[in-house]
Amino acid sequence: MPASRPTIADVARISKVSIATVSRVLNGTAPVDEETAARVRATIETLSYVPQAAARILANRRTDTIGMVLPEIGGAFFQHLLQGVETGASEAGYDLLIHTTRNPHKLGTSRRSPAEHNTDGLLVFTNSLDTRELTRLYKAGFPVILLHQTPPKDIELPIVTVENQHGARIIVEHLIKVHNRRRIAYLQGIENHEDSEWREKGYLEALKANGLPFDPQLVRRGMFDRNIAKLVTEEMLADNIHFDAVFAADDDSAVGVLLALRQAGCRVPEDIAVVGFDDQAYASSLIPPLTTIHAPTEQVGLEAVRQLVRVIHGEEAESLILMPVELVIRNSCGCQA
Amino acid sequence: MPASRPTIADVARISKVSIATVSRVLNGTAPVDEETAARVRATIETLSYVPQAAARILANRRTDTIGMVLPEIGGAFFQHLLQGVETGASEAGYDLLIHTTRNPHKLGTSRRSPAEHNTDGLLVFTNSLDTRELTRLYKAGFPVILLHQTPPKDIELPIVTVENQHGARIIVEHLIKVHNRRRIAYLQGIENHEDSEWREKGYLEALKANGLPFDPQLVRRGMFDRNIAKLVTEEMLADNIHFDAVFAADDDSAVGVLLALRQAGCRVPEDIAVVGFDDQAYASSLIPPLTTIHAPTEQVGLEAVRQLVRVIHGEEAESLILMPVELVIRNSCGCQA
DNA sequence: CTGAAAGCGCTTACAG
DNA sequence: CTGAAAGCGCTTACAG
Repeated sequence: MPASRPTIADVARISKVSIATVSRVLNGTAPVDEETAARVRATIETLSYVPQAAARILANRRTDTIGMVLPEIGGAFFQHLLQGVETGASEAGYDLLIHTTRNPHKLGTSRRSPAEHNTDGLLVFTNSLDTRELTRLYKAGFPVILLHQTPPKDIELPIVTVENQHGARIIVEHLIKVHNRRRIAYLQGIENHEDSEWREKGYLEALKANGLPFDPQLVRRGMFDRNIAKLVTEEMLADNIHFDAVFAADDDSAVGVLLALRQAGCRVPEDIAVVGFDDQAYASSLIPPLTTIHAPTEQVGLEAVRQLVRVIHGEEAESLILMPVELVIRNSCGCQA
Repeated sequence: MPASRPTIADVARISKVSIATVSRVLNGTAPVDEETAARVRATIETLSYVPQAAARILANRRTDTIGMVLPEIGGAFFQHLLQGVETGASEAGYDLLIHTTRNPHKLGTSRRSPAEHNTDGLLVFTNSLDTRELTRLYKAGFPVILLHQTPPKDIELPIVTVENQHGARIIVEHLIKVHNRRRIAYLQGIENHEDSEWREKGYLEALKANGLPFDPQLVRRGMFDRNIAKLVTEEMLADNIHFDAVFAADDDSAVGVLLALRQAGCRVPEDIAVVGFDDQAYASSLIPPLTTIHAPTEQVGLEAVRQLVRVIHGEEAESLILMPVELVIRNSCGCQA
């Protein structure tokens, strides 16, 4: 802030009123004589006066901003999530402060906690805050909503996520029941990532429910990454492992699978069916168009903000919100368009 | 903030020192007896005390946060931009406050300007702030860097963007010189979007430099959108307009072109070559892999923050930074991989 | 309808 | 090395 920025005192002096009056016309918190109000407004305009947020916050004891803590910003996933969060925050009249934890502030430079820093509440995405910090926030009674992460033991923080397990189960069952696939590989996501783990549970559940044996050789780590998924698929092919379908933990890794299979001359879906999870924008443009599970990521962000706002207002929040997913059938599973 | 949040006074009282001393151990701004310092640290730990940012800001007259003003958050483009901005902000020890202007705060709820709200400086993306607001900031001497937008007349704000015109020119020239294309269509982006306009200039420049006539029938509006681009391409086909190449204003619209051409049974690149701009992550996975211009969007974000930090520190910033682009040759232009 | 004053929670000369 | 006090720029009872 340049030193010269005008303050409420400047406005008051020039308008020949007290700062209390200026504050009142600014906020409409009390009736002000229309004539003086007009005078005050005029000098606000002249000075281009903008109230300083920090002072307001200090006096009000509210920041009117919501914090979002993420491990990183990259990836289409976060784009959708942020979109929803932004919409929700705007709706409720909050600003959005974004904190990345994988990108730690230069040591010594930041004396700030990633947490209460100037926010009224926090949206915490999986893998961005450690249990210690979460515990501290919980004990302090600070409003927090968890995204795609179940709370650590004894910490009762509300969570919003998607139906990972259910989605995985129905898409794998589609492969089994409709397309009669029996050797279905699962490409896991990042290690310790809850989404990946729930999806794996759904996969196992589908196998079991349909009397298919579980073959550990068919489970590999695709890391939610197109290139790694491609490599891993090439490996499976090279190892001569027999499989007739692949359930990739997300669409990005499904793309890698598609690429590897095409390069190896396998036909999709005739030889090997491929399905993903997320329903990214490009899923319908792939060759063949990708059958996948639509995850309402933007809605997750939106709903999370709404829950957070409830908590901030001292209302009760849902302890668990599972956003519904949907099977999106295209061609990579073997169905006709 | 819950009412019970501990303050520096609590820490001081319990540690039996003055608040000045607490502040000193917090910030290391003055030597403190090791024993008392340890005592203070212990009670900070016990209370889970976190200094309140607003008070600090007010006393320091610095917010240590950078604001980013965007029209919206959606799209892969913003994802990369934000990624760079986040990295840059972290590097420099700043927090990131994000403001979307297309999503206006509920009327009456927000009394805040999208501008100086608690930031030390602003990154303003094209089409997010009107000239009036920009002028006000400029006159107030508030640190602002423009992204992908030339400043309004008489407003000398630094700008960072990419070599739009140059990139467009070289990719169109590649089509002309290497692949001997003569009827090259241009799919514009959004109306009044500077990127689209500069790219159009580069396109025209390439035609002219190579003695190709300009045919207005070959210029259509693809809106940076896959679906709209698809429709527009179908229209051109239906209108029986002859063209042997398409330069789409971005990769998203190039995907739409690819889709429309495939559906119509045109071979790419044999019958019609297609190229894009941006080099999104998926560009290499398209069929055929897309020849495009690599735009260093993440670097734009990073560089913009660096410039902004210079301005905040009272140093001189570059008035114009054009980040270099690169022609990425894949197969959709007609080259062999 | 309006003003004087206390208070929000920090930092930082100024003394000692 | 440490503390009392002023000040950062607002809001809001409290009086009038």
